[in-house]
Amino acid sequence: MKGGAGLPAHDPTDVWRRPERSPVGPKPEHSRNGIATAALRIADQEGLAAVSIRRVAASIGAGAASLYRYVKSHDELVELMMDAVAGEYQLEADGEHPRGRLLDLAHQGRDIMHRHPWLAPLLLTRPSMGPNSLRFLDAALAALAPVDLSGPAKLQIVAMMSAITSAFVQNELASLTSSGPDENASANRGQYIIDALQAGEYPHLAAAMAGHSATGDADEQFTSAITNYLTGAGIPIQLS
Amino acid sequence: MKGGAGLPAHDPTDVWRRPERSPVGPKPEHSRNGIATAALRIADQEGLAAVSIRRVAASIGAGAASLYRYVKSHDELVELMMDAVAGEYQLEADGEHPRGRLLDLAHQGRDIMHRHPWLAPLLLTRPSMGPNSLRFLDAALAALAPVDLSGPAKLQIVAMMSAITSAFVQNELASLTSSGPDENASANRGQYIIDALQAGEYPHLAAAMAGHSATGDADEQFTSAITNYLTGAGIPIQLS
DNA sequence: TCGAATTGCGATCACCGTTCGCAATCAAGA
DNA sequence: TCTTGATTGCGAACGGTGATCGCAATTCGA
Repeated sequence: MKGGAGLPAHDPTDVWRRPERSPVGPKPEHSRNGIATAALRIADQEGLAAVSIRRVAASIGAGAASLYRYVKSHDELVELMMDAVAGEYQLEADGEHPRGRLLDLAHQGRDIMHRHPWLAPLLLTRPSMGPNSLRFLDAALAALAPVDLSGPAKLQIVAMMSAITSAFVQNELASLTSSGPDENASANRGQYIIDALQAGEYPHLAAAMAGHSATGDADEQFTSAITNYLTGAGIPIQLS
Repeated sequence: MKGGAGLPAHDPTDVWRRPERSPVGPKPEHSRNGIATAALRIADQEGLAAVSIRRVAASIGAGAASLYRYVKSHDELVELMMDAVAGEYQLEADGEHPRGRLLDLAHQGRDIMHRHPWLAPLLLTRPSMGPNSLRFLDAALAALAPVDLSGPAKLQIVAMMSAITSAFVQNELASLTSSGPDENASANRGQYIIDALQAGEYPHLAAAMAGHSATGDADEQFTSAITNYLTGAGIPIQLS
């Protein structure tokens, strides 16, 4: 009935519910995992923008259209990538109290985003719902088990913690890049602000940027940002 | 020496430092502001993806290439849009205490992001540094003036508050869309998760989602999320 | 062995951001 | 007043993108 539409007949629209290979037909020359890995390498080295269908296909020696046998769309490829890196979490639960456990997960998240600089923006933008991501979510909720809060409230807390982590890392990465070797762009970029500050507009901004940044360790800053939030959210140091 | 490269001779690479019109030559038929407004309308109605150079140009009755006389790139157009909506803040400072003032700004931000659903992802992803955005930043710092913290620490707090706001709104918008009239997509989207939950993986996730969402008002939830963070960050109710 | 389903993929479509070159326009200087 | 030179508007084009189509080749179950 249908022409060569792209995907096999078993396509329940959801990547994770779709079997990778059907019992009939020639055996695929590639795999979802291999494709995700190739895409990941490209993203790590050249940024997310370099991850195009054609580029990924070429990097595994396949034709562009062939990728659509494994992946329904470019977005789905990105989903695969996100879940792949979510697999880097170490989720073994030691006997720590909730706050320490969550803090550990947050730090792991920060490390992962440092390894894969393209991740932070994505996490802030779209939810990742693959098996590895769900495993992470479950682990975070497990850490919150002894805390007396409603289920939705706990979900909210985990979501916020992840968001804060992503936002923090994004700031880190942005400032790292702007102090890089690309003098021109970043210099010009801030020129307007400098002018405006000297012109006397934004007095409070000027004052805030004048204060020396005696904050020291970025690690410490991150820890206190997360701790701040958890404290406000009512996560105690010892389990209540 | 140069062909028709695009922009006029006065192009200090920064939109905000570049004069809109030069004293010589024919008077422009459009304006930066008009273009931003047109782009904004398109984004509000059809989403950010619909804001292409060609589309915006057509909507104001101009040729595609003409837009580059006003804007150096698509990214710059987006910058214009972001700063335009940043102008919707009401920044008059009444005599409130820091916490109340910040909370008001956060609520205004949330309202703005509701009016312009494309905004939240952008704010989380790239900083906006136009005059209106800087005015907002300055107002937030003004609210923090009576608080005894270093300048950078205050900047950090404002950045985090904005990030939390954007993340919260993003969650709101995502759940609104998924419970919309588009039954198929959202149903299929969650199907995998439902299956996995019933299969017994992710027990804590299952438990958390089973608890009824007695949280009530989203407004209230938002207030407490922000308040939580501010409390943890050491912003008192009354000025210290 | 045969049929049905699947794979790989070249060609193609409809876009996208961006650049080029040129005619038309306008303000200032001669 | 006329000329000059920078600036505007823009059709055409370039290289790239995601996605679809149709077909030959492959493979497994019946």
